[in-house]
Amino acid sequence: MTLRELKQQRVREQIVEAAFALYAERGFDKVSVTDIAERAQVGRTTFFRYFGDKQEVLFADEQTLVEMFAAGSDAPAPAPRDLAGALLQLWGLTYAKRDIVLGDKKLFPVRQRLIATVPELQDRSGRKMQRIADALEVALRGRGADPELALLAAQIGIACFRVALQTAGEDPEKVMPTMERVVRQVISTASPSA
Amino acid sequence: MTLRELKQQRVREQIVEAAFALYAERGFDKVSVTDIAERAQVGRTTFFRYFGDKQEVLFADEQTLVEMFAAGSDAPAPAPRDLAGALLQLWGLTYAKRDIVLGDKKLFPVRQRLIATVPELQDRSGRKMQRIADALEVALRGRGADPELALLAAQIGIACFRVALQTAGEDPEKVMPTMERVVRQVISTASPSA
DNA sequence: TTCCAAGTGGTACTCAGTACCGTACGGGAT
DNA sequence: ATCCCGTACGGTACTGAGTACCACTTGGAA
Repeated sequence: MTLRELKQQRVREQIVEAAFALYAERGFDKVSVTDIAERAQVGRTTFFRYFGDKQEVLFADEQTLVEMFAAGSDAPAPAPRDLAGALLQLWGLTYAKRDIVLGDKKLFPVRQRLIATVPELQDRSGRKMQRIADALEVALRGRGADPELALLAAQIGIACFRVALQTAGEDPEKVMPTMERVVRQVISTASPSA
Repeated sequence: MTLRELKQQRVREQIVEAAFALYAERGFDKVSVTDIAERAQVGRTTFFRYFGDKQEVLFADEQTLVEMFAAGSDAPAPAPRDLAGALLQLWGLTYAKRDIVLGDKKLFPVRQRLIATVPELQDRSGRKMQRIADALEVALRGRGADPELALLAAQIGIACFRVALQTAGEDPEKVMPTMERVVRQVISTASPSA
């Protein structure tokens, strides 16, 4: 890795760190981009070169997650017809690698608290989910699932993830186990009459 | 209805109409609040008295939808244990009444096109879904569903709705039938192995 | 060392959203 | 019909997000 790239990575981390700290201290809308730039020792302009807006800093891990699912679709499938199994396996593969925020015991609760209190962040979090759903759909299709089913399964996977996040609270360790439990619950209760 | 309320309703409609027209003509971010206010023959300040922000005009029907679900929970439940049935029935009750935008053949496609192209609007649309999910959850619990299951079922209901919207395209007439088809598909395919 | 490309940060601008205030008007009182 | 009060209106002014532009610096290759 060249010196240039190293510097950039450092700047990126400084900004994320500064933003999370300030958001946690004062709340999302009591922090201006200028504040973040100052604490991160960068120009205001530079902030916007690294992150599209004030919110994006919090979701810096989105791209990573999406790529992980994409990579996961190359992994050998255990039971190609079992959608729930494939979904859980993909999730497990991705989750094991950990992403920046989700893997960080400090950052994760801060973000969850912020999302819980700020409507715009709920919106934004939803977009992230949607992008993950898209990646998931592609991954499932890559594993030979029926296209229409893949779309549906991906959306349901996200629905489970939402429930898991809501149930797990602020502990990132609990998310994956809860996710697994919820998926199994879906499978067993979806058709009580059918 | 008093004269005052009549005027307010008229102003509200003027703003919605102006906004949809301008958004359709120029695209969401090429339209300023001032533009909308001018075409609607109101002051800029007044716009913000009726709608919290530029996006909210597009989702003016959110509150109505939520209230419809709330009202629907009072209706007699056909098969209290059949979650899928309850979900479909609630949806049918709500959909039959029609909301402002969803029921309007003109407005619906415009909104769908805008949402498809503008990321922030996707976010916002997601929030609407989430609020509907919340209302749905409450409604399901009101019908005697297990609380944890109600949360899950509501989320899955929304997942189906997303799929239905995506599949139905721009024709509001197709949404409900597609929704029904998708829900049935979930029931029949969720557990191929179980 | 020299030169080019890429990153930086400052200035200046537009526009969203909020606060405040004087004015106008609907609606209930006499 | 008139008066009065509360509410809605619209204008002014402000903060802060996000963008465009530009001059300056610096890493890296020749």
